[in-house]
Amino acid sequence: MNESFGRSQKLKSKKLIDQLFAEGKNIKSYPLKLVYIPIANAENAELKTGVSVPKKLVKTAVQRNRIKRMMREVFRKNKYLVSNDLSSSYAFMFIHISREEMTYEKLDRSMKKILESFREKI
RNA sequence: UAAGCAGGCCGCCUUAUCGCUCUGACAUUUUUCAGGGAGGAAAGUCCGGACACCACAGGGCAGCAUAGUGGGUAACGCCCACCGGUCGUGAGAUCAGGACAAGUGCAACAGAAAGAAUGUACAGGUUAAGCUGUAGUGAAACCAGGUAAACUCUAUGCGGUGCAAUGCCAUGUAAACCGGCAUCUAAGGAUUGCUCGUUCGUUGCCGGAGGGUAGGCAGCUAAAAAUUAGUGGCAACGCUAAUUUCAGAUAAAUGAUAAGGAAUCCGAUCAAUUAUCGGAUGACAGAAUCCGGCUUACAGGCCUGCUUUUUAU
Repeated sequence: MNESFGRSQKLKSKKLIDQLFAEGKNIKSYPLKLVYIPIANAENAELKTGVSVPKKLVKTAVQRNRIKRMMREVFRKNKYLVSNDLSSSYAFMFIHISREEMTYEKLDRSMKKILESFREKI
């Protein structure tokens, strides 16, 4: 099982991100929220994923960095839930919607829930 | 030993598995291997530079900063030494520490009065007069009074914008740029606070080429570099030699999990030091062009020098 999370799988394009926030659909499972959108003309079926922590909720850069790292780690461990039987490309953005830093277990549970419900929708 | 003063340092460690980023090698698609990968403040963005672009024809005014003397430095509002004031028994701490003999302003309480004002009492004195002296209030009463983190003056320095600077490539095309021709003579633009002065000038056509867009590359990390030794200097710091190469991301790389060890605290066992067992804790905080400082935040720990009073040796 491929658990890597390299550059090609990350969400980099600013245009795509703007479009994502403008038109994307939500799935919520506290303390995480997923915004996603299908990518129109992609060659391979793949996921472009980013993580985000609002500055309003978490003040210091150290805490934001740590939360983002944990979110990436949790996604990396669980992405097999959706990536194996993917028909087209999607852009993902995970947003941390809590004021406090969560434990690894909580984030893990929340991530699994989100990915399963995403799988049911498509 | 106690209380205290000054300065410096560290900022948990090791291993395994999975993963991120940069560089190099094989390869040139994937994969694999080797090596590097946050801080003392990376922070606040408060000073000073390097570097880049814009403007350069200069003068005047305004504005801002600094303020004992000497030194250090690329430079500074930083640092060091000395002198002086204030505080402390002391080690030491602290000070915008130039000028009130240019002008203007301000001064609680007391006092007649804090500056064109002369009251009261006594003495002197006169044609006359606060004209002279003393008393009284106050820190200060004509004395070249005090006060400049009061205006001000003096001396010195200061062009502006900042790596989202700037250059190149790609995409791509309208209003902005340059040259030529015709036309117009007034508004306006530039000179990056203002002004004098200087300078450019409107519209149409043709040609060249440029502007905007965080897409990519360069700028981008080898330097006022670090370590060690010697040497000059009271010191800040300089010089010489040897060795080393030590982050370069861009929705933004250093993480996650597990095990073990060290430190501190709490509880239990023990008469007690020690020891054993169990549990908890690890701060402030994340490079974004790069340096030198300043300021602010910081769990816990270590080291060095010195002071004071008493005790012990």
